[in-house]
Amino acid sequence: MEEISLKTIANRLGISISTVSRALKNHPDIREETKKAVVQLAEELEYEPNHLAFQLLKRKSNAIGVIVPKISYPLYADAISGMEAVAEAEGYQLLICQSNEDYQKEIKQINSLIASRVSGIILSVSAHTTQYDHLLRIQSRNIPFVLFNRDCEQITCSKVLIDNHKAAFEAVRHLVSLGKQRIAFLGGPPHLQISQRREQGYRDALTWAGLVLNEELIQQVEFSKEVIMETISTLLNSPLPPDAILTYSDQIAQRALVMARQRGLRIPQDLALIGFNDEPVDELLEPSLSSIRQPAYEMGTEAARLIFKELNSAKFAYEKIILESRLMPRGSTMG
Amino acid sequence: MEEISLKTIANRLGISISTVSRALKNHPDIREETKKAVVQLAEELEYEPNHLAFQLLKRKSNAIGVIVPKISYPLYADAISGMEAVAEAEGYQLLICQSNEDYQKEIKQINSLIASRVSGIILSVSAHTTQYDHLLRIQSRNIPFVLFNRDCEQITCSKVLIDNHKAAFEAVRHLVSLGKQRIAFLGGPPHLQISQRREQGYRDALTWAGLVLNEELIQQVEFSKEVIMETISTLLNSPLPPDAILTYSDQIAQRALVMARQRGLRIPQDLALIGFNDEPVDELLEPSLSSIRQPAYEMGTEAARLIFKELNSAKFAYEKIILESRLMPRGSTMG
DNA sequence: ATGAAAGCGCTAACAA
DNA sequence: TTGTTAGCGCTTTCAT
Repeated sequence: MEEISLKTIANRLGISISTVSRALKNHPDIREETKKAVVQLAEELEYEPNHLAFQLLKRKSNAIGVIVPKISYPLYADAISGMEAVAEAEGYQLLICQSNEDYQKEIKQINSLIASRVSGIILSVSAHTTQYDHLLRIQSRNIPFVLFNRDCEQITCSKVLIDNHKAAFEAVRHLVSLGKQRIAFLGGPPHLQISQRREQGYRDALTWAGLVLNEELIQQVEFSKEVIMETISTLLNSPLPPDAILTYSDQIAQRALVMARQRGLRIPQDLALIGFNDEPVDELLEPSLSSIRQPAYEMGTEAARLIFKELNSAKFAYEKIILESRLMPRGSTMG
Repeated sequence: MEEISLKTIANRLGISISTVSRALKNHPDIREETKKAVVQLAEELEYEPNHLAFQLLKRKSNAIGVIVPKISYPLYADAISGMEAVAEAEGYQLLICQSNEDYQKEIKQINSLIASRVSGIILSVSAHTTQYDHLLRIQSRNIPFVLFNRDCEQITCSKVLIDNHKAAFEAVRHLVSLGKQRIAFLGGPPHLQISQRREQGYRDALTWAGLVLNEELIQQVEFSKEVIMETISTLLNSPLPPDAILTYSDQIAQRALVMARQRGLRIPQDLALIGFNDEPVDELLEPSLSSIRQPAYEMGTEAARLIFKELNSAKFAYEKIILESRLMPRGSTMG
């Protein structure tokens, strides 16, 4: 029950290992006859080339490391599918890791990926990442590195993002066009720059619309169901509650929708809602949830493409790709 | 900007590679003085042992291959988190693949995992897997192999499952206890044995309850939104529509709930609904969706545990672990 | 206490 | 057209 290697085939056929190697790669120098024999025996023995040996020889693994906060978020699941498509075409595998929004885990995973000699790393920072030494370490080792979705402005590298400021701005403009005056913003984890960008877009849009900025209507929440519900509760209970809410994520908006419904608020007349990410369930809710769609799959393909571009070119300039997002208006804004 | 290897350190210190290797592993034979010098230089140069070389030597990678239909299904995302926890504790990495319900892709991924010399493979078959040669190939190579969630009865190996027959049976019993008489079953892809088991549980429960089995009320659907909607439509349009539906998955039940609501049916009075998987969004729907909860995370930990058990014991007997599922009654059955 | 050498499976430059 | 050899980075006998 031993492993089948080139040696096995060579011995069985009474030829040299290199001839077998060449035959299997369809090298032009090899006689057709020999080729046939080798290929046939290889199939018979179910020979599978040993990637490990090849990788050792080439001093790199054929794997791209991917670190995302959670693979179950539809955005990341879709992005990973996109990366997979590109990686597969290049003969690469994905080493997928979840940081679970944990900074320490993110560091450990990066170290592990470096030790595994991955050919590149694609990352969305965790909600609790505020220091970036571990990211610099990737770069100091000359490992191609791409940030996507969640940016770190302090890090200079290739990036695949959407224009979060613009997306939030346009969401607010939509709410304003519906006559909303007291528009709240429920932001994500405060350290996340993506959340800050969205908040700034929201602020600038209010100013643009000539509405007052009310700091009580601006809140940040971590990814805990309890915190989210409590914050929404406070907001809806306030003496002058909002007539619309833009949220950092669908997760928050969905919960707000349910809580507003339970309080007997009419959506969107009493309270309009817009989320981020356009998750599939948005259209199943009652009413359906308006949301900002991001090209998640394409983010994945672009990120992977940048890795390979960096991998294959001697001198490489960082690229920043900004993809288009789009507001999907549904029942929660269009009565 | 070259890679630091044992050789680099050995040359710099004027000693042999094997001495460096031993010093770094704290071998008792090595003089303290030498050890100190080696360790210090290694740290200074940020030496990282090359896993690839080690793995080649040991003829196996420290990775467990995982193949699931889709990582975005909450069940699989949770299971993967469970596997990750166990793998990390053992110093292993997960190589996560999605078959996307594609039989050919499943085959390719298995071949690729074998070529990568993974230490074990954990798998849930795709919806279109009807032949199992590729699974047998894993076993013929003596690679520890665990099936989870979606079983293949033809394959003898370690398994982590729930009792799908029982789960469906109890769901129907719940519907019967509510006075439902025309209970439909919307099964998953027909080839999936997990779907067949659930259907059998449904059938047996009807018989047990003394209700007539109406074949028109039993349908199978693939994972396409269009097919699902069409099938539900046909069911609801029939002259004698069902007063309850048990579905293979939440995905189907969620859609049925929305469609029934749009037709003005009262849920659960006119139509009760129960899905499978207890996805987080179930409780956000209006009404909330009753569903069967499976211990997804635990499925993952158990599956990984079985891999390591098989990996670490010379002679190993297959284990079949049946975990408990639980019906979560919500608004779609408990008016 | 340390070194030399073999070998894991593979590729590629060089020989024949 | 095929074989020989060296080497990728590491561990591990076997010498010294």
